[in-house]
Amino acid sequence: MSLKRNNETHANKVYNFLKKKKKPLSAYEILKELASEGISAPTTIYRALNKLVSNGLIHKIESLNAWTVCCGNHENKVPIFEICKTCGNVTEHLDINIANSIKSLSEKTGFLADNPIFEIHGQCNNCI
Amino acid sequence: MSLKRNNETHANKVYNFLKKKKKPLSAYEILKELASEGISAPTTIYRALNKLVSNGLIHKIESLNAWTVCCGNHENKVPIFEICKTCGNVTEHLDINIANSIKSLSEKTGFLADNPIFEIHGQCNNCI
DNA sequence: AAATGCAATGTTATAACATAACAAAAATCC
DNA sequence: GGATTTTTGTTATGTTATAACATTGCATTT
Repeated sequence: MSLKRNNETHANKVYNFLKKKKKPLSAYEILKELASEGISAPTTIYRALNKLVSNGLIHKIESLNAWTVCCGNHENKVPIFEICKTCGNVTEHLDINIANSIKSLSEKTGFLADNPIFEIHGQCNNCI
Repeated sequence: MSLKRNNETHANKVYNFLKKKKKPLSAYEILKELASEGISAPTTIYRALNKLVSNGLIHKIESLNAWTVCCGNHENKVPIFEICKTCGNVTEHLDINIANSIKSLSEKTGFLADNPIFEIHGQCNNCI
């Protein structure tokens, strides 16, 4: 009887869970739901989330204290999240204009950007 | 002997304190320093901060859990914060290009924006 | 095979951030 | 002055995140 660990890392479990849910979730929400998968401490969740963020697979939505799966390959674009105050829907957009605006601001100020956070709270067009 | 309360509201005290410090501070940092001014509970700090944010006098920097004084009149611009990972310096910029990019994204998606959060982590040109 | 190194994970505690709910005091309005 | 509104206080608790130490699992080296 093998005592070998199931091959799926906790980070993978978290990633697959977030992929299935399709919306941003807080660390504790994830923890609550993945307790049944052998993850019992917030530490483990945060480690997994930090790893997934470092690998570019998920984003943290700062103003929601939540994490969500990255929508795709950014290339030269910057992700920007629209967060509806009414229904809670969060949509990630990739916008080249904003990427260019950042670049020109960076050239003006000499700031070497590596981690942008763009979130807009408002109302989506279903709720207006 | 008047028992009348000092006329300065706690919100004003917090605002003047943040103005003097010229850098973002967390609620608890503010609390610690203004304890001597008769502010003894986090509740009071958060109320003051929320009021100052509502009045447009300060901004919350989401990724730092910190608040800082607004740099001026925005008019049609959007504030964007450059946050240096090395020295911790935080600079607010007002950028018309980004405001315009937001507006055109909004027109494309139908999203009614009312509260943008723009923060960029990186290195300032003194630390590169 | 045993030892080593590193990544992943566990455990426990605590730090840091924020809000809820009730009450009281102070200021303002009529 | 009384009513109303705003500000503040108190207490408790909820939410988010990290620190610090330890163990386990796996791959590589000896």
